Amino acid sequence: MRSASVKDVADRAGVAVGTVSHVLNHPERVSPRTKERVLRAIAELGFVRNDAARQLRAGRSRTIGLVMLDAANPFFASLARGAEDAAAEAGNSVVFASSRHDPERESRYIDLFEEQRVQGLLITPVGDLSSRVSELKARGVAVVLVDREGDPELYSSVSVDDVHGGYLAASHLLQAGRSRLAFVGGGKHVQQVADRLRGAEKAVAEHPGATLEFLPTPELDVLAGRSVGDELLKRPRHSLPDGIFCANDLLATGMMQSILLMNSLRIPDDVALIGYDDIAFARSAVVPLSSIRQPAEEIGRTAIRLLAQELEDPEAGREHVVFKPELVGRASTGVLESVSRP
Amino acid sequence: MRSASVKDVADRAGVAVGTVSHVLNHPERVSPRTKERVLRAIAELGFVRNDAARQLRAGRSRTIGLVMLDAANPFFASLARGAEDAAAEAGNSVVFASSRHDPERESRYIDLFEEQRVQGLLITPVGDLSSRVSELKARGVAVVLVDREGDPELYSSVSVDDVHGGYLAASHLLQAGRSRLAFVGGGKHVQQVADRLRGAEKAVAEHPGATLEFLPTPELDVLAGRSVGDELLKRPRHSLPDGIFCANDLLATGMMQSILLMNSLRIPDDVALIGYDDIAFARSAVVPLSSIRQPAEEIGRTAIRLLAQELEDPEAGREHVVFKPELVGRASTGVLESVSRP
DNA sequence: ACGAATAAATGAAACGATTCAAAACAGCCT
DNA sequence: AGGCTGTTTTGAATCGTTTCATTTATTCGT
Repeated sequence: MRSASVKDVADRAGVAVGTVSHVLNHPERVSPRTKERVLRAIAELGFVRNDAARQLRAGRSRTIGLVMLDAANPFFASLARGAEDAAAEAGNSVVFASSRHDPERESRYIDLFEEQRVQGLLITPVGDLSSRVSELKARGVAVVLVDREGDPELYSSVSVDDVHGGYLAASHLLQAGRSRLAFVGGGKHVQQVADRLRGAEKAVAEHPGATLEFLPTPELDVLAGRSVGDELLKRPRHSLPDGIFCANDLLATGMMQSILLMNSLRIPDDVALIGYDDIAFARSAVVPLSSIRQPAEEIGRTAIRLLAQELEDPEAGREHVVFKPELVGRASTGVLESVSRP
Repeated sequence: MRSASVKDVADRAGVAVGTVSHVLNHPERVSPRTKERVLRAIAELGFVRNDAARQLRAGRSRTIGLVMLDAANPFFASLARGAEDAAAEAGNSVVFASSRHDPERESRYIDLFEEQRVQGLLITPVGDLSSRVSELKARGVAVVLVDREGDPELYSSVSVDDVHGGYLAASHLLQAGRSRLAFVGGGKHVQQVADRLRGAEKAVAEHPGATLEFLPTPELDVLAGRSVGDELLKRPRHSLPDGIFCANDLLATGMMQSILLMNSLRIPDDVALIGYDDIAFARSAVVPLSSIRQPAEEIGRTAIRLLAQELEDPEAGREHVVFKPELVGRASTGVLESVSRP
């Protein structure tokens, strides 16, 4: 049981194959009468275009490949959604792949996408830009880097300004009248954590009298936040920070659990707390958590736009968009709920 | 700049196109000398097979379509991962799509997949089985239903036994010595909630003297859990339940927040709490939350297996796999941490 | 009613990989 | 050398769609 082809449709409708194709692709060039006949034949036979044949003829597909680090991460899920929506508006579709931080997996997907002759590739490379990516690029496939930067002459990129995010968070605490700040975060070697800390330092430097201490954590998860919190709360009251900025919302959640369980400090009265990422849980925490939101969907949309630009004019210069994250103020810093765009 | 084709490779290596193809697909049939020459030509030209042409010739693709309800939902993310792994083992790849509960979007993806001549489709239909799915099926495309059941003669399916999950949760509470149980859940019209409640009722019926009350909620999220909790805690102590089963982990999280904030009851000493879904947050809640886990990856793998079966022998009967969820005991029911498989 | 101009329909060629029957080749034995 | 077997290699045919140069049909003005 072979599925129907244009030939079958043409025979059934009593026209030539070219005519069937015209009905599908240039309906204005064919008379209403024949068009109607062809459409009926299509319906009767349940004809569905064979995309492989179209692509072969066209020389390229109507799809765009997206290789993300981890599809289970809500940030990438939103990013993918944005990319998908933007592509759909231009009649293209996005196929997703998740490298799960595994270079080999990444390489497999790149191969797959190249065989599929995707129009272009959006990718957050695992570690350094692998040679597979540069090969691809060298062969003329358009590549846009997502949430990473690379050789600015070669690759367009879309990323987020983590320094600014850190600055926003710390400034927010300072403006809420806090002056003894603490930054809770994993090792400084993680680029994003280091950037956020740097931004916070900048904000503090602008406020004479304000201080910032750095509380390192081994991991970036809830449990790590809780242990830092437990340690912190052993201190005498006067040496406690009155504003805590956690490098992500998971840490902040653990910190909040710790503080609330101890039951001696109130949030935000005694200590204000802000996280980073604005995960879904932040909003419904016991005390709704202030956070820094990355415009994930917007990043996805923009990546598609840059790709489209590059496809249109491969000779033009590369573009580099750096998004500013935004502050989401909630009860944990004494705000009802507000989003302030930069 | 057109990318190299088999013809180009053949010219370069001084052989016929058929030989190049053989090197790629039946290397044992070609002499080591020519093989070596062809491989060098491939490398020099950076030749990459054109998947569209292969598919066209082969009549079908090496991909399987997966339409899920919501890619951002961790359950589906895991399911997708399982499906992907299983497919990769057979040399196939899975392309994902998220209908986001939107029938129109679902329909668009089904069209796309059909045009791409996917080998088969795994789908969790939005609402009732749409006519697009039956059309597809009628045209001979293999379809496996995921997390849903349909006409058992037509569709193979993989689902989870929610009744059993409810039974497990309630039994666990009962075995922990609780007798005044409460079930917290959204409207009974949601199939899954209704099933879980049914399972809980069954468990309670088996324990003489035990009671179960039903506390309805408008939604299934953290805030709903918190308000039910706040209401509940207004009661006099002796009429409080000593074991609470929430229809999902979000509700349970809200309930836990409420109880801990009130600061008069201890978990699990005064009241034991169990959720459903085992989301990542359950493990790192203030008091680690017991829950019922659905074997999402396993479901994905199985769906691929059933699809492969159907592709191999389309005439054979359909298979229906119903997974048993498993209990994950944690501190909120007085367990250190254990997973018991059914 | 005739030719010109426009509109509609035609069908062969092309896209690139795979397959398969046929041809070329190599090795071996008599 | 000739015949035989088995291994390599060849290249035309094929998949289904789109395009484009042609052919055929239609409309209009005079």
